[in-house]
Amino acid sequence: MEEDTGALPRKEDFSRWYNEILWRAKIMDVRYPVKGLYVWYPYGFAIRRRAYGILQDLMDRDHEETMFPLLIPETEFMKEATHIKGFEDEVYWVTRGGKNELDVPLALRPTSETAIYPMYSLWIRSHTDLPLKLYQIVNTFRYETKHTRPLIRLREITSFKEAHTVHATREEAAAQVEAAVDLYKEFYDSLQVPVIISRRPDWDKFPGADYTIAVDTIMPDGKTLQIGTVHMLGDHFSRTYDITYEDANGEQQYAYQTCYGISERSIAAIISVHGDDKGLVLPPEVAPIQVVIVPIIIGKRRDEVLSTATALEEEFRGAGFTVRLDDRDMRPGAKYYHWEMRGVPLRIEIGPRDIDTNTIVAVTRDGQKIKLDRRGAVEGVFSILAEFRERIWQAARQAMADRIAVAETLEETAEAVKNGVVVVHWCGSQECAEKIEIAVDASILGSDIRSDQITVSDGPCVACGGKGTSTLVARTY
RNA sequence: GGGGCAGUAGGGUAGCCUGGUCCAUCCUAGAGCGUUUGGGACGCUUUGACGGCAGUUCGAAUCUGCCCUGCCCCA
Repeated sequence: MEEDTGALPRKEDFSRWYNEILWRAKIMDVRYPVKGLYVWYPYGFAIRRRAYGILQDLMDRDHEETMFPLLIPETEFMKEATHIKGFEDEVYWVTRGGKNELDVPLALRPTSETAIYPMYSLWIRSHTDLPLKLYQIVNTFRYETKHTRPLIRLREITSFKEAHTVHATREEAAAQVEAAVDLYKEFYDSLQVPVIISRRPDWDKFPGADYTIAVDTIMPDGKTLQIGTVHMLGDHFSRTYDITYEDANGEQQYAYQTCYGISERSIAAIISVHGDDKGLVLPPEVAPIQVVIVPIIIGKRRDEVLSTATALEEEFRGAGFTVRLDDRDMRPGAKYYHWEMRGVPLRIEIGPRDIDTNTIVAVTRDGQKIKLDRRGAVEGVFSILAEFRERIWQAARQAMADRIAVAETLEETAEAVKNGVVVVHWCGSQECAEKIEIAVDASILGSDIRSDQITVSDGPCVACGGKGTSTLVARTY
């Protein structure tokens, strides 16, 4: 079947919809013959590039970009006990070089703490070296045993943006955690992806961290997708890797650290949050093509239409839009479906009728049809796209609001969690968490909720009736 | 982690149990030519596959074993 013909599965049938849209919108080819590894089509990669460009611009405000090696010697990898425990079951090992067994096996990084921190130990001497804030965008490998899923659960994460910061004091590190949370919020705001931020329960925090703050969004099937995490590492790693600095009084001190990451799950979120039954819907900021011009070619006026369309294309390009003139030999309707599948925010139609009346027809991806005067059309498109952007933001926020419920009892929670995220009061004990998770067949996501779509409060724990506070319960990816 | 189902051309399928009659078939697929173009055009010509490795056999898409990959359900 050609990639963009025929109907997509309905979005309510989310699993099938997601699998099909990936290749029909030319995002990922899942046919690579290794489990859990997928190939970016150029179009999908162009979306990735734009989204990560936004992320890098945010990071570059006060981080520097770096690049560390993929291979980590076992001797370094095995130093931090808690960290090892969290990752050792899913590490790929390189044990041979050519025909020789390696003396020291090399891990393919599942994350880069143990690659970066030995170097930090060498780099950091003085309090004037701090704070140090670096990030890199790299691939990482995890031998996932659960069901793999493109962009969501991968054995090779191709686009892991990980930041690693070092600070003189615990307070500064804690402040950096907050700054990173704000930064991630800003990133997802700019993708029009609404998020819920919360602190993960202790048993679910990053291996080796004091605490973890996570950014989640809600998928169309009501399950949550973790699309960013920020970890307070305290001085665990600095004590293991001997990251010390000489303070102003000439004394050696252990440093405090944070790390935080975002992966291509951010792209899965864009696709899933905005997409509809016709295909992708891309925010203008990440759309590889923002404006597509479809000329309506009628036999004898062919040259006239094409030259007008070409002139229009130049005007849009001159105004800074990424624009494509689709002059392929196809029926116009077929082109409409093609570009709708790919999520192009705005389509311009220009034909003999428009030339005669000196107008053009603009249609937004969410179906608003606007007739514009040919003169000044390009300027008009700025506000059309701004309004489009606002509409998909509001639609996404509404979809999230519809997936959030408040419950007072386990029975209510069990029912409501089928639809999405449930806010309940929980006392914070692991015993009660287990009771809740078993009773409602879902997970405790986190507490200390930050979301302008959720009101938090204190109240009796749904499991034991003791003093509790608002906590998120959800089915998760 | 446990269980089940499946893999045939770019996509969708038949054939498999009962090995040969198979030059499979369909398409919104590709290539080419022509006519077309305001919401998925049409005609003609043509291209292309049995997931991999081994085994059984005169002969394997079909039977056997192992592997790889995908999907669904349960933990």
